[in-house]
Amino acid sequence: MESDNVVRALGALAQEHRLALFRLLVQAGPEGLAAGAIAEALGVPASSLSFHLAQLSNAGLIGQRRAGRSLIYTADYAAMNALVGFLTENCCGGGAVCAPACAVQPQDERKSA
Amino acid sequence: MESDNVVRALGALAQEHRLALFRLLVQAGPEGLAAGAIAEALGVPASSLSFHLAQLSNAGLIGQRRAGRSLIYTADYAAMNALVGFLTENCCGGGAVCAPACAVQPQDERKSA
DNA sequence: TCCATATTTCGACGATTATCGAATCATGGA
DNA sequence: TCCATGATTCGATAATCGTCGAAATATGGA
Repeated sequence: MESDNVVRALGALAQEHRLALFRLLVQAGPEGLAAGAIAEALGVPASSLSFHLAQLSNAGLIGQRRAGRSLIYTADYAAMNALVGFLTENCCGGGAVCAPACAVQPQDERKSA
Repeated sequence: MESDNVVRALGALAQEHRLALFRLLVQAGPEGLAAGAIAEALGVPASSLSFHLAQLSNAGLIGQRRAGRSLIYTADYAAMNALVGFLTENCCGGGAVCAPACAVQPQDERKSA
């Protein structure tokens, strides 16, 4: 992920409603959520939500698929991880000084350890 | 880290110069860099840099200490990790479906494996 | 074909942000 | 004390962003 994309991704997440929206999708998993369901969950008018969805989509953080009349949105986990990786990259110039603080723990045992 | 702080932190990083600045400090390690050195490295006027430093500081992402006439800035690694943790929290609702994608690898062997 | 539902696009508004020169403040040395 | 240096604050300006109602666009069913 390049710097320019990272700025766009961070900008997309740097907004109350969009951050809540993205986390909602992250926690919803690969099945995703319909736009209408999101709007209701967040208490945001449909047109406002659509604007925010477009921002996140434009930043490459979420994907979209159609199911009947509904549009289902899903978090893009690869993009999320690339973003995180970019931030922590070359932490401390490779020195060991702050290594423990730099290391990010994997989530539980989920990775079928 | 609470949602409100996260939005501020993301907003602070969602800007070309500030993202470059933060990464510069992350890579510089605990010793940090003086404001002047940063301004030169980024090619940004002192007053503009000062504005950006204030944004990052206000977001809790960097710290400051004085050394003679210079002000030395350092990345706040704890804040960085809290931010990353917040984004990946409760990934996929705890399900195992996307676990491999959710897990973030620790940096190399630095952690004295 | 016609209608209802799901969602997006348009348009206008106020609010926030980035920029940078000039002025100000703080520190250290002569 | 006086000056030079390092850095921040002030002030004005242009640009971008968030909001939401109304209108437009898709899809599915009768």
